Amino acid sequence: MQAIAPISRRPLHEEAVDRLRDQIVQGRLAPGERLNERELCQQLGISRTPLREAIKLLATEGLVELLPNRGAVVSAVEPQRIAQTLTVMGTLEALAGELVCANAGDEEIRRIRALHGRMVTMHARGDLAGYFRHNQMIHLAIVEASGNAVLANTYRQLNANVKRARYMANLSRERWDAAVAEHESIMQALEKRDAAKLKRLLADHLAHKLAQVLKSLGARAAA
Amino acid sequence: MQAIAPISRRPLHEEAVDRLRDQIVQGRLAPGERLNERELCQQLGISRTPLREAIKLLATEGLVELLPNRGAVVSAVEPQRIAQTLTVMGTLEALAGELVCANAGDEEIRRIRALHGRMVTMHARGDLAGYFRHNQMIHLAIVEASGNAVLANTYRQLNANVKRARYMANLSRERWDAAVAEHESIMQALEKRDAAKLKRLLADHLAHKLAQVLKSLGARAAA
DNA sequence: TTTTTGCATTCTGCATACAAAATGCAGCCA
DNA sequence: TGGCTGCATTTTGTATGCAGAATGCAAAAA
Repeated sequence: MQAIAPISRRPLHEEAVDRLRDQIVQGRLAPGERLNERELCQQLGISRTPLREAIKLLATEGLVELLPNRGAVVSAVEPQRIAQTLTVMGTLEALAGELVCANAGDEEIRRIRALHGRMVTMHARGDLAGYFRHNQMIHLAIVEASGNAVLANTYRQLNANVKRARYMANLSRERWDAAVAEHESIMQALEKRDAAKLKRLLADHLAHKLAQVLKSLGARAAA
Repeated sequence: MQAIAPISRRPLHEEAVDRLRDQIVQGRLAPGERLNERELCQQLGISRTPLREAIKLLATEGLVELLPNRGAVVSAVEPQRIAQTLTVMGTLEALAGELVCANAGDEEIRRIRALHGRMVTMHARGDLAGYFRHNQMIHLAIVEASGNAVLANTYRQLNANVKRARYMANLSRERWDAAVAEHESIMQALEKRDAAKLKRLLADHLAHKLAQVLKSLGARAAA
């Protein structure tokens, strides 16, 4: 018997989470804006029950804040929080780097190299949006190649918050060039499976990203 | 005018999350067990709406698994997942250790020392439950003293999953003694604010914990 | 004119009702 | 006897209804 793809319908609350998250990350739902249930229900074409479930999930991701008896608002992008998040992500990526060197197959590393190549093309073209997209994919690919699913999940969750800041922060040409150069070093360490070097490079890369975002958001913050 | 404490009622779904989480962590809701909505509604004395919101949140914590159209089951305690989680927690605690040395006030460190003292007492008494409780408090206090709220949150979330395994895994006398000794070293490095040493000690401590839990659960796992 | 107070409206929080999917069992057929 | 099929029951997924809290406005009081 031939295996055929099973029919699958996603639960509405999942769909709603994804849609709302995109809206928030892209800034179409701005920080501080209230989430009016009636309105969103109409826009998404669903009822309040799955919508409310979705909002609760976004609250755990930190994208919205729940005000008792007053609904939910899109959470503010606080530079300090972004800084703290990037600090954690830096540590996680450094760990991922070590694990990748130890566990990842050559095939996976080749896939990452291919992504890197495309990202470099975007950079050469001056395609910022395409660059961001591939940059994201590379970092996600690294944490996924670590073979540690918990690590990958945790990273993804933290990432949603930071993405918003990336949308808001503007990238200087110098920083952009430097970031691409850093990525090239990262790729080389990855292909040599030089765990110690890779770990350091990834931690530094995230630290630079942190500095850039904070500078662009015009604020200093600890941790 | 004198400020008085505001009247506050917790939302039902929050209460439900806490209650269910406790039940799962303590094993009263066993891995693999189905969460029957009708039943749980009766037990908690609430309706399905807040209960379902709670279940969705527990799913993001990884304590339950959602089966489309078939409800939710308490997720299995897979040694590999525990291993992966402890690996991440080890890295996070190491980071926390560094930050604590840099940022924490003397008062906070004294508080942790006090907790440590009580934990040693529990150990001397052979009070395993009390030991676990204080052990938990110490580790949480360290990540909280880091001043990085995102780090603390992430750590807490991962912790819920591991707590279950700790309940199931039994601790040998030797490992128990060793763990207390490690804690003493940790305290000393903390009080000296020796970041590098503290970082290493915490990472090692979690690695040992990992080895112990895995051994006790009778399994090997990577990452 | 400014502040306060009461009321109408709107919104959220929770409960319940309805629809669709899954489960279990009995009967039927091989 | 063994397995499949169809129906009744149970359970989940979604929508809707109801009560209470918050908000805004207007009228009254200072």
